[in-house]
Amino acid sequence: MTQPTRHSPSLPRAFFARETRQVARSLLGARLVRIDRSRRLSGIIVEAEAYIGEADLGCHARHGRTPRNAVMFGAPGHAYVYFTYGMHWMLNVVTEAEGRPAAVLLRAIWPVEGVAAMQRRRDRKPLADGPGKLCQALAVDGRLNGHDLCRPGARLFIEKGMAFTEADIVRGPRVGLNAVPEPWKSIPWRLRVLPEVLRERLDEGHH
DNA sequence: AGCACGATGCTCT
DNA sequence: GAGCATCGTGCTT
Repeated sequence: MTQPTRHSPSLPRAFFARETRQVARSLLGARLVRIDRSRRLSGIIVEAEAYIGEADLGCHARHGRTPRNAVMFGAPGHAYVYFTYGMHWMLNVVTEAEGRPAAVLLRAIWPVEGVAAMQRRRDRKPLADGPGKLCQALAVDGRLNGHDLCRPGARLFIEKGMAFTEADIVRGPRVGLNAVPEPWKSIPWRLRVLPEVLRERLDEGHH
C-alpha cells in the first residue's frame, strides 16, 4: 500500500470559517489524519453532509444550545464528536463563524495510511464507508469532542489532498433523517464522490 | 442486492 | 420514556 512521504500542512481555520456547503464541497478529496500512538492513520474524504443552523430541522442545533451540541456553537475548525444508537461515534467538523451552529458530518473515507491498523480496529469488516465505521477505524471517540483541528500538534486534523471536479460528485438527501419534516429531510446536502471515479484514482495510485 | 430487525446507551421535548 | 445524523446479521427475491 502506498505510504506518501510528503505531507501537506493542516488546513487553516479560515478554510472552515466559510459557508457550510462550500466547506463540505472542499472537504471532498481532503485527507483526514489521525495520530494514534504517534502513528499516522489517514484517508481521503469521499462523503460528507452539511448541517446548517437552528433553522435546519435536521441539525442537532434545531432546539438551541444543549450540553451535547455546544461545540457546534463554538469556533470553526473544531471536532464535534457525538455518540448515537448506543454504540456509534460520529465525527463532524464545525464550520462558519463562532456563535452560528453548523457542521459537516464526515461519512466516509478512502483509507490511505495505516490501513492494516484500521483493519485491526475494524475486525476485518468494511473499513470506513460509513460515519460510525470511519470513527472506529480512526480511533475517534468522545475524547476528541471539541478538539482543535487547526492547532499545531493536533492529534486529529485535515490536510489538502486530491482535487475532484463537479462531474466526480453526486448530491442527494442526507441519510437517516427519518422523522425530520420537509424540506429538511430531502434537501440535497449530502455530497459523495462517484464510486467509478474512486476506482479510477485507485488504479492510478498503483500506476 | 435488498430489506427488516435487534443491539445498546445517551440525550432531552 | 422516546428517539436517535448506524451497523451487522440473517432472511427473502
